[in-house]
Amino acid sequence: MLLTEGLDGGLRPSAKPLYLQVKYSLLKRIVSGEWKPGAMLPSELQLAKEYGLSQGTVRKAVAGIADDGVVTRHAGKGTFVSSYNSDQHDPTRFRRFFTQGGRRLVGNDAHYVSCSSITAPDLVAEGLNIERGLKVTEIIRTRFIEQRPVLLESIYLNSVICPNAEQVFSETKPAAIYLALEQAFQLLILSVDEKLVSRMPSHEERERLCIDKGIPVLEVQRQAFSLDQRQVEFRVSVCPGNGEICYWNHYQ
Amino acid sequence: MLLTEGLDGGLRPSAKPLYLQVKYSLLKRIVSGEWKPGAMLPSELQLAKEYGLSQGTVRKAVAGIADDGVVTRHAGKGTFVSSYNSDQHDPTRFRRFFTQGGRRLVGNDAHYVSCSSITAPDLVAEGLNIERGLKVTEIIRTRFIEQRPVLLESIYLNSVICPNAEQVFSETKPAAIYLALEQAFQLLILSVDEKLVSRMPSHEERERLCIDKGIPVLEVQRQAFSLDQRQVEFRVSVCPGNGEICYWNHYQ
DNA sequence: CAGTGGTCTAGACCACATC
DNA sequence: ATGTGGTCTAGACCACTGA
Repeated sequence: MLLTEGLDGGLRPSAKPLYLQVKYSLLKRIVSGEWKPGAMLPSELQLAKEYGLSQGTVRKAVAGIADDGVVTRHAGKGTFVSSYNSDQHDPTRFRRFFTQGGRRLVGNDAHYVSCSSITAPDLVAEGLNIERGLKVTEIIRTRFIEQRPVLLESIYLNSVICPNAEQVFSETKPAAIYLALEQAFQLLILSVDEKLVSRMPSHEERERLCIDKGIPVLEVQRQAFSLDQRQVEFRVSVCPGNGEICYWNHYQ
Repeated sequence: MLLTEGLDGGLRPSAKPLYLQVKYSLLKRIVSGEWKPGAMLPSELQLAKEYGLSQGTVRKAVAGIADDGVVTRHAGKGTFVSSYNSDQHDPTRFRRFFTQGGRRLVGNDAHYVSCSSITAPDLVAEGLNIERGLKVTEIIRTRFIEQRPVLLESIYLNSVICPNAEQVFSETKPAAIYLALEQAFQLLILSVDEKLVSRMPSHEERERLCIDKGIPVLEVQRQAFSLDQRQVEFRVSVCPGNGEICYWNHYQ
């Protein structure tokens, strides 16, 4: 099947570059579920034949979605849709909390405090970019370092995108939320937006995190975006400001 | 002048790819000062001739340093070494503090509190990765939003890399530190490493930032790296945790 | 106008993974 | 042995820039 006709190519002088059109075409096909997370894409030669283009042009398109983290490539093996359930997935990709000194990651195990369907409070509705008063799934968890609670997570999921998520999560209580979202709802989280503030903890937060009065907390508000750019998750993470844990960031 | 002989190419079977060798060769030449910030590199064809390679291979090398932010390219014009003093430089590149609501950037103007040469405290020596007891330049500044102080910056510069920086900065009191580092010391800052914690402010910080007792602060410790990966700057930024200002982060 | 980077092709060869 | 992605070449054409 030649797909070149669907592309905006050739005749018109200043159309978008072919490799970009192919890139977005491939993205669409992945979003549509044609290739699910973990599945192998056709080879460059096959895709080139399919689109009626040269291998080099298709290569540039695939390299683009690889840069975006949508697929990963392996010489000799092939090109695969990214998955949280694969060998080369980096579990620290969206985890920025480390110990101050040795930079040890906050433990992977999580204790589920609660898991229910609630009416979105204003902050959550804003964070998920939905109407006020809509239902959302709320998951509250704590995470530990050597049995000490160091992180309190409040996770909110858009119930339109993740129907009955409270059931899924309360039954399986998965440690990795994004892997669960991928497996239960075919949602691939690819980017996040975070906002950090310092504030005093509430009484409940002090209790859950076992922190003394007068100690502040670091709050991280995260919006997580899926492959198709939908706002799937809003998460508030709170960690004690006693110097044990901190948030690391590197960028250019 | 053919530079191919200097490359690890051709005969040995599993040498590094040529385009990577060219990339690092170009990086070296930029670090050495052969092309200063703002200067134009030779065209692809010239470089290809110089290295005795095809245009495509050199293109890939230049694209690599462009991805790293070392150079910027413009069709029809040429390839230029990145500079904080250029049209297309994004002044928000290393500035993550914005207002909570409208996401307005913290003002560009800064009030210089002090500027002197001091013996590095332990935290600073660690942050600059130098021996304890060495001299460093300390710059203390405050930044404002509508005349209200919202950010207290303590900036430390490695005196070996930036000799007599305290003079340079106390005389010109530049708003943009990295532009000044580029112009005074030919240092191009390309990446930073940051560590964020929540804590209570000191008495002095409370005064400088006009914050009430009981309000915590967000502290950002930054290590800044130059083109040649040297640790040039260590910076501690402190902002009040009253919800006015927060730290934004986006990543994949 | 000439020179720049950006796109696209067609083909060769390589290293690696799998059977 | 076959198929995969990765490198490299040589050349064509394009759009944009600035003299």
